[in-house]
Amino acid sequence: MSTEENGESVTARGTRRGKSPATIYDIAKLAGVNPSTVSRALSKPGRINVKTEERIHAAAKELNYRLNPMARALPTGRTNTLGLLLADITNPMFFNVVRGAERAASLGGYTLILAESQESGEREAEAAERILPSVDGLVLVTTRLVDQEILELAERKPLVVINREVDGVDGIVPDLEPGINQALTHLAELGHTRVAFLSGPANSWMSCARWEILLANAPERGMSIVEIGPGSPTLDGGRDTLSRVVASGVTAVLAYNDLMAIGLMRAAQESGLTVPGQLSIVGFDDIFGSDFTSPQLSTIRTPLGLIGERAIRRTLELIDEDSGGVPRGISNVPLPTELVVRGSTGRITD
Amino acid sequence: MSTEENGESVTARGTRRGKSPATIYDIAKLAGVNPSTVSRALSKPGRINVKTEERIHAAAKELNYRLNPMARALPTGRTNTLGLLLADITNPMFFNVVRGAERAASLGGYTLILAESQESGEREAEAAERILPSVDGLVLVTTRLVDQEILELAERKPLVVINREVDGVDGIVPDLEPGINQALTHLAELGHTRVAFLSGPANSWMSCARWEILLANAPERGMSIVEIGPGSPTLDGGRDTLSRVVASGVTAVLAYNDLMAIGLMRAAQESGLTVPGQLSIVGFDDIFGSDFTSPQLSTIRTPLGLIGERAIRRTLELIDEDSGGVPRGISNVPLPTELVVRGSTGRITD
DNA sequence: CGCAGTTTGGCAACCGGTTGACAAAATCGT
DNA sequence: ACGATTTTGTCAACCGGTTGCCAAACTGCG
Repeated sequence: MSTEENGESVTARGTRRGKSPATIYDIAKLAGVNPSTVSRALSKPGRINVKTEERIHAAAKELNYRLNPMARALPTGRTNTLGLLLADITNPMFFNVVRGAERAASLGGYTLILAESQESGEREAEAAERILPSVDGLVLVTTRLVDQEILELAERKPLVVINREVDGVDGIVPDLEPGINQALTHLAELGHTRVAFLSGPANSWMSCARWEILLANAPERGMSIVEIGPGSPTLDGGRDTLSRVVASGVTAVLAYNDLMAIGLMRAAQESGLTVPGQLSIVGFDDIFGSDFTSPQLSTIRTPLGLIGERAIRRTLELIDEDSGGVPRGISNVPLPTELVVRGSTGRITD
Repeated sequence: MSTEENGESVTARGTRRGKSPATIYDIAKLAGVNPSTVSRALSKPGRINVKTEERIHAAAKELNYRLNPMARALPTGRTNTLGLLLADITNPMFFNVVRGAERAASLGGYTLILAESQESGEREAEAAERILPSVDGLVLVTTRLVDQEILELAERKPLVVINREVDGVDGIVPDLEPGINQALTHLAELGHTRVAFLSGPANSWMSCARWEILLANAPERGMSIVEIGPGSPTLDGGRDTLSRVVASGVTAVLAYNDLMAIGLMRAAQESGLTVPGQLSIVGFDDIFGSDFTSPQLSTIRTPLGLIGERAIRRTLELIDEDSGGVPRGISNVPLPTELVVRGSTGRITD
């Protein structure tokens, strides 16, 4: 009619791909209304006459219309995207966190952006900086950032941290007590009186937290407890503690995580020690593969999937509050850890 | 000067967050130039007078300017984001793929969006539809979609599939021959003449491919081979094949993947069979945890990290070509599989 | 039938960049 | 010194939605 029919315009993008996707303007033309009416029909149900709304929906379907998220994000400032920042994608601890997060996000109509810091605080800050502009909120999983950096991020966008507690920032942390107490009781019942804790990285908030609870609860069961570490939270990290474990004279070990537990178990078996005959081992987290070993690993399960889910839900709440929603109290269903008894714990038989 | 100083405008978003981020307009005002000049200075190095460019960069730094990706995406149509669509995040096979992909993407200045289809073709199509508008390209990892759907997606955006071959679509697939031949030779040298293949899901392209290569190469080594399956690619799927494996009279088994191999190994051991004394088992992929078992699993390693990396790089190439770049030949470094001999294979000792 | 009150839909500005066209300024050749 | 050429920066339109404001149309009611 006016300038051009826009049939097969050779303009700009879509160089060799099929026609560029339909816009609300196309719909408007087809339905004979104003673009703004289309926008309202599509995003404000009820604002528009039912009859017109139907017509618009029909046109939209006919043109196979998809809303352009960028175009919406620009004026509204909301991207419907959440960022998940992990220390190390290949650490199995994260698998379930990611899955839980993905579920919660997609349930809420949000998309997940993933970034990895490769265990480096610097790279993490960089990654956060990079994705921050395109997300509505951010979840940090076992972050390597210092409190100050975390606070600064939290000031810019809704932010939730997993496995860490920072004053003034929402943190999702499992309830460590139940699992640890069950483990302690379990070991006590098996007759162990001297146990060790294999601690993780020196700067790990989680490792400290676990150690402190052990420290607070072991004595009342008549058990002595020693810390061995800090160590790298890996198979080798666990393996390397063997000599110190043997030297310490303990009969049972709780490890910072399953990887260390498995590493220690392997080293022990290779050196002729039987598990659990001569040494009982308890892991932490119940990661994928912790039941592959012989004996299968007894471990304190962390509800990682739930944690991921909760973190996202909390982030969504924060976003909501930010845009004027009621600051409804955080859903405080507990996230208890729990002992999973398998084969790596038992009485001393030797 | 003119209308308002825009100092602390209470407008719109940023309800309780600090000042909204600086824009090129702020920079322009500060540097005393036109916004478009700022845009050029920032994205077209050299187009602008060095002196001015410096001034602009200084202003940008002072205001702590971050480019708004949405705003850029709108006119250019490029989001600098890539989508990765997985069947199941918790399948350890994907860990390394994701990591490789993340690396390649962030190296190329791209961000990764993650989506999961939960092993359902329908959910996968839905997820693809959802993220397609916000990505420049898409990578499908062991997709559950049918060829037709894949082609349709490929027509809309640059697309690469992993572990599948579809006519007219770029696929990244490891070179299965080397690993399989090494495994066959290894088993032959150990004296095995009757082997079985535990196949995966009936509709798995990868399972078929593996089976066909086995079929083509076993006879010439004087080995007979039978297929047992199809089965679910899980621990239980492997476990369930035990009776058929025993009944078949084979002395060695190659499984579709490590999970099935481990499941079978466990079932065998529980029923009193020794591995590898009475039954040799070879897995596929070398996933995380495949060395946790006793004996550790011999397996054909797939270079998953490389595959993820390659898939992203290829996607980036496609994007490049689409926007007029030279269709430079796909980098064809092979992705060979390789046998990793551990403890689950040996001579029949019984 | 007339008037207040409510729907309904259009207009236009805006989000924050990008880019083609063009004019002013600087550079060059002779 | 002057016209031709190149460099540099401005103008304005555009990407595809959203939304405040307003007027037209419709409703209800006395």
